[in-house]
Amino acid sequence: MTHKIDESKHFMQNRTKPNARGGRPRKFDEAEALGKMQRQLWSTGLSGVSLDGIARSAGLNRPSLAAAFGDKDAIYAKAASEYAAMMDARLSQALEADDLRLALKAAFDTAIDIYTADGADGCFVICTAPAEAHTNPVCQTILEQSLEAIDALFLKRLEKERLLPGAMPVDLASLSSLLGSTLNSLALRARAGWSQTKLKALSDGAVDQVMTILGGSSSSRDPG
Amino acid sequence: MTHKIDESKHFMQNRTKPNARGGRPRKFDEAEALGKMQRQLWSTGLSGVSLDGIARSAGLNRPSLAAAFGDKDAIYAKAASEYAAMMDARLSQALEADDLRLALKAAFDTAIDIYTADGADGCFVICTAPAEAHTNPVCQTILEQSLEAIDALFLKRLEKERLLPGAMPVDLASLSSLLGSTLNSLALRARAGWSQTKLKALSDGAVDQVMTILGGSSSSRDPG
DNA sequence: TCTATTTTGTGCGTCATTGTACAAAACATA
DNA sequence: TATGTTTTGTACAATGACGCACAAAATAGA
Repeated sequence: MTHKIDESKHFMQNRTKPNARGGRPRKFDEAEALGKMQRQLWSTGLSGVSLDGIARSAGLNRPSLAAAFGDKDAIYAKAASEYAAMMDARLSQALEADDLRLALKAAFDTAIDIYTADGADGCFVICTAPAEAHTNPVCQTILEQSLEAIDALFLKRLEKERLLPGAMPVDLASLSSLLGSTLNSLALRARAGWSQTKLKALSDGAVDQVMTILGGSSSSRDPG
Repeated sequence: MTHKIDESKHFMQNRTKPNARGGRPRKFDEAEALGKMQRQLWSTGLSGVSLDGIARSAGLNRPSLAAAFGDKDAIYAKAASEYAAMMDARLSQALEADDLRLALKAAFDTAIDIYTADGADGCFVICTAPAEAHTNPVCQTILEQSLEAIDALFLKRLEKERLLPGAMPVDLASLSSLLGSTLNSLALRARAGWSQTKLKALSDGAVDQVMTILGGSSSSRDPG
């Protein structure tokens, strides 16, 4: 819930009124089509594919796509919004574990699974929005909000620890940013082709370091 | 020196032979033109600008640009290569300081200065290459090499500490990745519009955490 | 069956982008 | 001055991307 992007913008509105009263039925499922377009945009970026290409990837022709979803910006905004909500839900769930170390590892494992599924596209937002953030307000907005949301997600989880007995007076905001930065970087490294193994090694290392700072089990000692 | 991209590719070659024997002199300085094109690509990304736009930004017309630098991929490759070499030099120099904390802070401050100069474009590579990494081999290559190079830069510096008396047996590779990830994330956050102040707060926190792990001065305690 | 409504798919016109050809211009050398 | 060489800038052609118009198709309701 923390990073829903504003859907009140002009570019978000649907032009069609499905199931009003009568009319020819659609030959496509809206959610399924959006999913396919999301995958396409995820892989190529916003400027890397034309409306023709997006329409082909979704299995419908351009006029139908325009009528149902609007122009390219609107499609990207919908796809990005859906992605952000999905990530928020998955990460929040993973972070619910009682044991902090397990919670953090679960969150990173979840992210890595998403970043490396179906090829290795990394994070939809982190890997496609920055390039056009200065020329496209949609990209700018989704990037800002996602970066903030990730840090906030970790901070919220870390603050549960502050209530526990024996907690150290550590700068949790700084630690949250460190964890958020690690997640951001995992997205980039996945896009660059890193294996799941390497990505998990990196995130495990980061979790170990953070646990060390939080005053504890020193599994961050040099293995070799 | 660690992340020079391969210039032997076909798309890297110049088509012209300046100053061979005679011929009309150029009206532009090659390095200066490349710098202007680099700024343009940095801001808009590769697909975010046309060859016309690049030519205008460099102050020369499209045929001259094509003759001197090749197509858009070749121009991007040159700009990215030059950027990577510049970053490598600046960061290496900053990391030369004897005191580790000061060296790390200097490196991050240098990066932040670059990331926030002339607008707030973040890192040329981190912010423009990922989007097209899967559709453009040039972007794929420069992204891979830059990510590796940044980690390597930090690792090289950290390993100097291992030689000092009283050094802890910490996993330096993991710490290097943590520092590299922080730098990657700073690039993204700068692109998203974060102020120098916020960026420096984040990097200072990361440095403090790392110094804490390396066994020492605990300035990472919660200020509030 | 008839009407209203909505989607579908083809097709057209326009504009942007790219590559390249060509003549003129500006230089070095003999 | 004459020749060869290289860059410049205009121009043209081919392709791609985009928006929209339009008729046909497919439904609900009267």
